Amino acid sequence: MEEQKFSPSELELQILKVLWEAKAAAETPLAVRQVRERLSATGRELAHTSVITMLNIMTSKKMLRRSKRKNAMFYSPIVAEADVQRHELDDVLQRVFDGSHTQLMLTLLDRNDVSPEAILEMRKLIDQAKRGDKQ
Amino acid sequence: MEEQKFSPSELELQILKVLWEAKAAAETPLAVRQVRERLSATGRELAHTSVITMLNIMTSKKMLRRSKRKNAMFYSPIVAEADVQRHELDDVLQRVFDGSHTQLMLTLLDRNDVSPEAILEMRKLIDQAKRGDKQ
DNA sequence: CGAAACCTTTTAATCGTTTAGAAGTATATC
DNA sequence: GATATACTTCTAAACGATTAAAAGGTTTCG
Repeated sequence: MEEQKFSPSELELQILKVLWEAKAAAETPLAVRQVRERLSATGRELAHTSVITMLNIMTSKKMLRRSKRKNAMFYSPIVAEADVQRHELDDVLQRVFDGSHTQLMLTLLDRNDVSPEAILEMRKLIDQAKRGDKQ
Repeated sequence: MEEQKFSPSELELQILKVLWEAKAAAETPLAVRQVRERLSATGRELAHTSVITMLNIMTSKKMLRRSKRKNAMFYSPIVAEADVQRHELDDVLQRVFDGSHTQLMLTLLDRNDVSPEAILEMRKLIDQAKRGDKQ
């Protein structure tokens, strides 16, 4: 049990989000206590030991890096948010849409909550893609 | 345990795909034997009883309709493929992309396997969405 | 120092998904 | 009618994800 870094379970994803945000704010690594508090802030109430268990499991799966500061353990993410997003989207694309980008796209647009601004933004993205821009 | 028709597990989705295809070819309902053969054709080898178990579970979850023909049971899908696609995409959109349509879109385009044809097709879809067309 | 606070590892229970054997019932066949 | 065939229900094992209690080690501080 040592690979596939990009398929976090639901709780694992929530924990990764906490750590990604912390990292963006240059606060990583985080202590268990901090992770627990931030999960709690998103509505996920867990016992301290449950958080530890998850963090250690994620560490053994190579999603996180674990380090010792004083007597406590600290954790920071190894996998990048963009990689997980790419992997998850790809998963849905294959599993649910049989690899059809346009069918996925169509389903995305066929919603009543896509704002006109978002649509304009998407169009811009499309045009860039057409030109072959890759930042 | 009686609701949420739109979150099939992995195996449930594979079975739904078999039944959706059969339905498109006006072959539904299917017998267990047929479902089993078609799953096998996609690489999923299961014992006959395993298929029965899954089909019955899916029936109790209201994903399928079960009927009796002679002495055997036949199954057909209740949930529509488009509904599952919508639900699954929505799930990823919220869980992974925090509801950002454009971020999802960007990730979709930022792949090396999106053909120019698909991009043109997407652009067409966007333009239609902008005009507010809903078929 | 000894108690309180804080942190960890170990162990395990629970739950959903997947898998299938055992046993039972009906149908077909010799 | 007995046997093979086909199909079902019942029961449960195995596995991953989640949850947390129990037990034990450090640090802090009055």
